[in-house]
Amino acid sequence: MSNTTDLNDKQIQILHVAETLFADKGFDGTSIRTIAKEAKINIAMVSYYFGSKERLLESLILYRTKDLKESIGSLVTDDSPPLEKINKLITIYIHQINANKGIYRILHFEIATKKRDLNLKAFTELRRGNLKTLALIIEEGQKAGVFQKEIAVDLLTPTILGTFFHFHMNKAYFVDLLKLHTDELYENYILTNLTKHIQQTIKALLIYES
Amino acid sequence: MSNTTDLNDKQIQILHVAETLFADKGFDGTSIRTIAKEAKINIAMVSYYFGSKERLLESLILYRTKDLKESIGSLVTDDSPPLEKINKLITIYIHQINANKGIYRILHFEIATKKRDLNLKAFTELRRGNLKTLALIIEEGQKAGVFQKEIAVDLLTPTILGTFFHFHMNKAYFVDLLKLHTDELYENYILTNLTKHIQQTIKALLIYES
DNA sequence: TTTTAAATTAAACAACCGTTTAATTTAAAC
DNA sequence: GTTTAAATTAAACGGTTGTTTAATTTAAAA
Repeated sequence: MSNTTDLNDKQIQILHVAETLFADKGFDGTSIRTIAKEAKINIAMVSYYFGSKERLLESLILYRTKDLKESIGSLVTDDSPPLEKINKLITIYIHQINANKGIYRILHFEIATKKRDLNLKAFTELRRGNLKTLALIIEEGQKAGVFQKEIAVDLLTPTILGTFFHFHMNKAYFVDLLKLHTDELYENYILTNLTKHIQQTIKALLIYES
Repeated sequence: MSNTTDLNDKQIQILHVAETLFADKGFDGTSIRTIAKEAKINIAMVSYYFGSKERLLESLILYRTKDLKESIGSLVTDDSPPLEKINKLITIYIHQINANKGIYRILHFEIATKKRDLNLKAFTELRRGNLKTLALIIEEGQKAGVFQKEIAVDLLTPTILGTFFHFHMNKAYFVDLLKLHTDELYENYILTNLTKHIQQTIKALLIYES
């Protein structure tokens, strides 16, 4: 019946199964019975441990977003030049989302749907924090004369994350288009080509005189 | 029972209601009974006209994507300079998606989900066609010496559409962040600021020497 | 070892799901 | 006006949904 952080092994096992299923079939497309079967537990255990299906989702989001806090913020104390910081930030973003594909796919849909209004305060705060870090780096680069003066900081994240998400959400299409027919090829493309493309895009945007 | 294009007024009315509901609550989150109630018809009419709920979705996608074909292709015969063509292409993209928010939201999710494998051949062909048009424009710009030599054409669309979709899918977050508290302000921001940002991003990427 | 609490189970609950039925109404064709 | 087809309806179908129950097993505390 835990509602915060005290999750036992069995609860975590359920969360992992639920994560995969929610990511693949959506929340409404996944039944408690399917989760139970996959996790090899009795269907009553979900209600017993989490209270309800929707509370299970909330627990999952909380469980997964807790780990995401750090990483980006650490760039503030980093002492590399601004552009390098930006490249690091992009790399961190991609690695982070790539390593947490499931929950990000779930969040991506849950944020867009009007059906449930989940408490995503923690996630929103994470985003706000990351945005502040980004703004600081941009400002630093501008003061150093490396970056352009007029930059829409609020729209950099949509370009960074949007490019990646669009690629990620349309996996089947790009796998076919770019002939990435194994998981390894696909993963590799993301960590090299796609990452470089996003870094180059942001770099061009930041230092190009228009 | 129509399966191609012969839709009567009542069928179209049903499709419009279904589009809004599917976009808001997802396909699995919307019941035939809800559609029927909203459209003020008997629940049996959906099966009567479309055969099944899934076929209703297919009809909706077909009905909506039919109109999308033209627009982009017309740029091939356009005689403005390459960069202007790119800007036009971006404007067309944004207007098109913005005017068809519902179906794009549905497609965005349906493409990502593993639950149903709908026949999205028509949509894939549309994308392939648009990509070819884009490649032609880039090539033209390169030959004219306006664009850089090394450009990952396949990744331009993820940046253009990804930026817009990310903004669009996270509406609540950006409405709050950018204080766009009326629909008019929001729409206006998309058609001016966001459009300009995407155009500037692509421009920088295309002509910036790295 | 006995007591007490936690974990697990099968079964049942009512509500809802997509779909089909058979009867009735409406409109078109003759 | 009669015939015929299309549209519409209420009701029922079997199946699935999330959740709760009460009984049983397992494990921890005494």
